[in-house]
Amino acid sequence: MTLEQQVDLLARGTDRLETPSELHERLEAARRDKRPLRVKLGIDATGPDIHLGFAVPLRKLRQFQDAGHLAVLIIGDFTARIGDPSGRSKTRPHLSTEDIQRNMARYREQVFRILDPERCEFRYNSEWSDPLGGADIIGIAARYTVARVIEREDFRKRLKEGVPVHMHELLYPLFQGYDSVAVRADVELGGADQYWNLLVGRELQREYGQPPQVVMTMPLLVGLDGVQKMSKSYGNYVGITDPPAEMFGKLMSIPDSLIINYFDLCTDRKPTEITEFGRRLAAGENPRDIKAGLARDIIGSYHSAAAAEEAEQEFNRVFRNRGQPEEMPDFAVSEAGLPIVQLVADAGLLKSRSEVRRKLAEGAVYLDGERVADPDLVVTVPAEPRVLKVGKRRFLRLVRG
RNA sequence: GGACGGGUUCCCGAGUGGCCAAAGGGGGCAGACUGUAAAUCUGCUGGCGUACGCCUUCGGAGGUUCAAAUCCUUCCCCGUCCA
Repeated sequence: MTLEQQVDLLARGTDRLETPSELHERLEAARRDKRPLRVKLGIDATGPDIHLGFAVPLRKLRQFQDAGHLAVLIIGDFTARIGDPSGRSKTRPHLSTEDIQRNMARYREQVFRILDPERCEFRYNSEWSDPLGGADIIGIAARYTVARVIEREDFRKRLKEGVPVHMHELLYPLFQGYDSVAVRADVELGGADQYWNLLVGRELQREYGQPPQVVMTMPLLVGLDGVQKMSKSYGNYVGITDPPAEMFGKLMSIPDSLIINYFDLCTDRKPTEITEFGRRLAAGENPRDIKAGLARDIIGSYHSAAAAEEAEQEFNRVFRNRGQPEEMPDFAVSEAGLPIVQLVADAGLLKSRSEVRRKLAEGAVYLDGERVADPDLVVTVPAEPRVLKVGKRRFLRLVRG
C-alpha cells in the first residue's frame, strides 16, 4: 500500500482529524525510521462491556495495527476515580480498585475480538498518576488555564444552570492529557465527544517538549433508540459479546433511518457497497431485509456467519411468524398449580403481581398461544410442558415439578 | 462568614394543609397495525388484595393537626449573590 493510500484509509470515516498533514508526516516518518506509531486510545474503566459504539474507534485502531502500528490502550483507573464529566450533566460515581480490576479483566478478553493482541500495549494510568505528588500536580495544573478548561461546553452549561462542578472534575482533562505525555503518543483516537479532551493532550505534549499528537475522533454511534449516543447507561446498546439472537433482535429494532449509518460505522462494507444499499432503500426495497443484512454482517464479525444465520431464523420464527423460540428457560410448577398472577411474578417475567394484573388486562399474557385475561386463573401443568408468553419476547417453559 | 433560593415518584419537573400515589414531559412496558423488536396510533407505568380498601413514597429525624409533599423545629446536602 502506498503512503497516500494508507493516509486515505486511515482518515476515512473520521469525525475530526487534527491535522491531516501531520498524520501524513508521522506515517511517512514511521515508514522511514521503521518505527511503529504509538496510537493511544483511552478506555472507560467504568463500563465492562464493549458495545458497537465503542467498537467504532477500536475498529479504527485495528486499521492502524494492520498498517504495522502499535495500539496503546490506556485504562483510566486513575481518572475513573474522577469520573469523566464529558457529555454528562452529572458527576459520575467513584469506582473502587476492585471494581476497576474486575471490569478490566472482562475488557481485555472482549477487546481482542477486534484488536490484534500482538500489537497491543495495555497501560494503567495509575502507573504514572498515582506517584504524582502535590507539587507535580500543581506543576501540571500550572500549564493550563481555567478559562480554557471551562470553555468546554458541558462545564459552561452546568455552571450556567447552577449544577455543581467540582474542583477535581476540572483536573480530569489534564490528567487524561498527561497520559499522552507519559506514553509519548503519536496519535490519539477517541469518540467525537472526546475531541476537546484529546486536544488538551496535544497541548500538554507541546508544553512538555514532545511533538504534539495527531488527534483523530470517530463519529458517535447513535443508540437503538435512534436519539441518544449508544451507551450502556442509556440501555440502548448492542454489546459485542451479546448472544447472536439478542444482537439480531436489537439490530432489527434500530430505526430504519439509521441503517446506512450503522453500515458505515459498524461493518467492513466498502463505501461503494454502502451507497448501493442506500440506493436500494431509496428505490423502495423493504428496509427490513436490508436491516437483516446489516445484522448478519455484524453478528458474522463478532460471532460467525453460521450463528448469524441461526439468529435470523430464530427471529423470523418468533417475531415474523409469531412462533416460539427453540430455547427458553424452564419454570417448575407443582402439581397443585399456581395462580397466574403469582406464577408470572415469581418466575420473574414481570416485576410485581400488580404489574401482572395490568398486563393481563392489556392482553399481553399468553398460555400455549391463547390469550389469558382472567386474573384468577390457576395454572396447572400436565405431563407435557406448557408455554407461557408475556409480550412479544418473554417466554417460559412450564414444567411439572 | 452573611443574605436569599432549592432538595418530589426511574429521570426531568409541577404541586404550599384534605379532591395527591402526586399534573406534564422523557424513558420503559403493552396492545393495535405491519414488510421488522422500524414507523404510526392507543393504553399502562409504587406495592398488596377479586373489590369498597390497606400499606410504603415527596433529603434525614422529630413535632403540630382529625388530616402534611405541603405548617413548625432541627440536621444533612446543593445553587446564586455579597464578603
